[in-house]
Amino acid sequence: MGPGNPGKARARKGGGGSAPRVSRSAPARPPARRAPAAGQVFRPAQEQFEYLRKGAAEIIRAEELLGKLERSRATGRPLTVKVGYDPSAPDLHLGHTVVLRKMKHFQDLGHRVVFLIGDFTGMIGDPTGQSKTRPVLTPNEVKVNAETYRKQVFKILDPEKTVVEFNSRWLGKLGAAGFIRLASKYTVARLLERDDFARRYRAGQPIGLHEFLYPLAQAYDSVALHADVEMGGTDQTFNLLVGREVMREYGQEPQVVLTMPLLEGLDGVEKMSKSLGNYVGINEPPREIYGKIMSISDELMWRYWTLCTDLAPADIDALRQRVQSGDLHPKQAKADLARRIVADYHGERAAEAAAAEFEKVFARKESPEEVREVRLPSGPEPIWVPRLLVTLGLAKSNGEARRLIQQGGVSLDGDRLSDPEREIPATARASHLVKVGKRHFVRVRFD
RNA sequence: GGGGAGAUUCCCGAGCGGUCAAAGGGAGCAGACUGUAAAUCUGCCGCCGAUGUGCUUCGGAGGUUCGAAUCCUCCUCUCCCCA
Repeated sequence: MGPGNPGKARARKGGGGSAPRVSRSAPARPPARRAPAAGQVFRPAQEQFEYLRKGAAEIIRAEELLGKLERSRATGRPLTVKVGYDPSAPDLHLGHTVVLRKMKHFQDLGHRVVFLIGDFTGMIGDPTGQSKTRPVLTPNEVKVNAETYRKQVFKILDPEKTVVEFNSRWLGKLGAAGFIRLASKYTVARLLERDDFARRYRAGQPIGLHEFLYPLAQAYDSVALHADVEMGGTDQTFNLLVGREVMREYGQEPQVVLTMPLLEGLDGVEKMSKSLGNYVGINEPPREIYGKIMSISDELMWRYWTLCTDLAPADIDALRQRVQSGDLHPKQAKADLARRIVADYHGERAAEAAAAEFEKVFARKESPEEVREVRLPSGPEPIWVPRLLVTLGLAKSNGEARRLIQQGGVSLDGDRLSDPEREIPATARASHLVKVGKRHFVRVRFD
């Protein structure tokens, strides 16, 4: 009983397409109050609701969402769905796509998504406990980052139904007095309910006063946008809820909060993040994405099926049944997953190629089709292999390179090296294939 | 404003004058086993063409000492208690 598949639910494939509409020149009044698209027809509220509920961690409150959907259908006015993004990390990974995918679902149903870049709140930095003061970005940096976002985000979102906004537009105008007024709408005790704050407070770790402003500013974004729904990862629950309270304080109908589960990173334990290095970037080469997906544990694979593909829950269950019964090898199921994910961001053809490549390199232990090639000047002096590895970026220091060799992790033209003192001549036109570990290949060529 | 505690290598966390490049755990890397899975086992895990009376690290700057992560002074940052 998977939810329906209204509209064209497939993610839009990269590249071309019309330029995204950007609201930089939008009028000062809230975009939410814009005239509804003429002739907008919505599906029955209950049906929409089922579709939106898929994969969601929590909907607060479900009946309010249903009500909003009903009203939207009755009035022909799409809901405004807001999601905030940090201006300084425009390198999207699979973790981000979980929410993006859900945003796309809203778009599939005809609703309006606001991709909000928190260029103002970026000055604060969401208090995550390990937060360090972030450098304040220049307007130009923000612009560049926003552009990078667009390039990536529209691999999933429909540009026609996406409004890109910047919260400095209203937060910047608020001023000290406005902020004090905003701050008066909430209490310290309530802010300390936030898990992260509570924990740090208890553990005797510092909490910057400005960090308290973050949830408030984010809440004010919802006021400014008249948001009907705000989404985020489950780690955002608190902030999103503050939005509800503050909207109420400003005399608005509170937004519905819809949270999506946090995707675990490749290690299967920590949430996916760039700083932990356990991520799959959507802009990575197909081969990398494919390989990384193949390296996740069998258990974790089901999480990825659920959160990173559009496959209906029932179909995923069926797949799992087949694996459990021995009908389907888990590696095969994982390969399908990897191929699908690559296809989402790079197209079917790239996915095919990545799969073929993977089999070639890892199952048949051959060298890959395309290898990063580095050219080095030739010379009469031979080059010491550890130094070569460092030059090629395959080791951080000579010492590390030595160790790699001693541990049998390095091979040259297919032969495993064992002597860390090994040198190779740097004769002109000579070319060697260097392999470190299981997956790092570089071809050196001496000019 | 007063009193107390603390800052150690990517993270947590021992060390409290030499035997400390610094215990232990985690992460990471390599190897074995595999399905480049997980689990497990083994090794490595500051730098240096290097097994050495070598170099740089224990918040920062000075000082005491033959010798300091360890002692003293000042500074910076953090936390707690009192006001």
